[in-house]
Amino acid sequence: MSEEIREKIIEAAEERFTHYGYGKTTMAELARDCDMSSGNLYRFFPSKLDIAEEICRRASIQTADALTAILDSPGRTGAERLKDFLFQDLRTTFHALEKNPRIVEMAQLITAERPEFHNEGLERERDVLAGILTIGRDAGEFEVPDPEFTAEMIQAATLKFSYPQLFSRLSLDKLELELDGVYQLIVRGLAPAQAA
Amino acid sequence: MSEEIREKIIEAAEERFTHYGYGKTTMAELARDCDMSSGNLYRFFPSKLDIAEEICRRASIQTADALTAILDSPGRTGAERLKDFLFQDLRTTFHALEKNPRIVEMAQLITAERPEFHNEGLERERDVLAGILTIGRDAGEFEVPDPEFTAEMIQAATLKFSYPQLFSRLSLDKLELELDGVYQLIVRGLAPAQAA
DNA sequence: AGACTGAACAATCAACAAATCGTTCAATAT
DNA sequence: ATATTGAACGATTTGTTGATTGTTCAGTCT
Repeated sequence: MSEEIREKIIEAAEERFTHYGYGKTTMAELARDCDMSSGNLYRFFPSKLDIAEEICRRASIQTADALTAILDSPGRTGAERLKDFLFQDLRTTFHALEKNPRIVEMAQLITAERPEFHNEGLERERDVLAGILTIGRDAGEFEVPDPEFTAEMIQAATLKFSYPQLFSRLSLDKLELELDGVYQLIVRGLAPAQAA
Repeated sequence: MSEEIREKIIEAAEERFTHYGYGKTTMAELARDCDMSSGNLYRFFPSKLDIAEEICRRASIQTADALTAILDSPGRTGAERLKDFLFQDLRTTFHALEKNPRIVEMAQLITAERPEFHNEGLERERDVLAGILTIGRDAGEFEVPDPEFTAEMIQAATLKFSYPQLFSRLSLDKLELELDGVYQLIVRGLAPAQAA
């Protein structure tokens, strides 16, 4: 089936991209891995970059899925969930980029050539974030008229921690210290204003 | 006097760097502009990059000085000053980078080669920011135990707007809209907690 | 002595050639 | 018909050479 072949291509590409890097792997190699000709690859993906984009998309979806668990965890306040979200996101991407520098190469390439892709990933996470805000609002903990908008602002304010190694050269420890400060600033701003 | 010659070199370099770019100007050209030999330049600056760094440092100081005026403007609340600070900073750097793309080249080079330089500039602005927070605290408007620390957190939260064209591809309008949202998030968090 | 030069050196850049690679598509196989 | 191939093509990369440039320093000038 066509879908299985796509899967096989993705697997081969993921192996080579993370091991040797995007630039060093050729379409001919991927084709050989999948026992086909290089030209045939183009029946499954429009270009080499689209293969990389699909790999990154899956990683992004996986990250967002893992974050979704925060919505369902029982007995946590909105503030705690927000903190979980921010720190889990930071740690996940930090370790991913630290473990394999090849991913940085791919991330930079795709955000340069496919500006929409980055927004797509942000939107996925923003939905979870808006869900957390809504939970907090329903519990009377947050005063958030427009969760989607506020989620977007929180993302803007935490840009520095979304691609840690791209926007700064700080260690994870220092980043966590800063993120905690920013988190506290934000969470205080979400609290309801006192009654007049 | 030695200081005047340094000045002359800076002027010549500023002219050529902004007009033709850092990469396209040679030390020999700068020397000719100053009626000296290329070797003699090294009695005044350790390297070509240090000349660029000094030019950028002066621009940074000028920006910070302009921001300092916000501290002295009478009849403004702390929140208004904070907003002035953030928006003035965004607009100044946005227009500077937009007017002359050569500056982007220099900024990228220096932040890559001289990581400490960026911190130096942040620190200059942070002092003004901490001053604003202190004003707000003294007026009972903000609850800020440690203005220097909170200033650092605000800088982390507004990184996206400090080098607009480097961290995103958004128009000034869209950036201002986002900055306003982030500002409101922050300023609500600075308000004193209600009495128990 | 200190200020300054300009030839010398190493590092970087520019330009060109060759090779490689992504992509297409007419031809072939199923 | 549909799936697949692999040669062909243009674009990109690599490799190489020569020129240019940043930097140093022995020597000159004041």
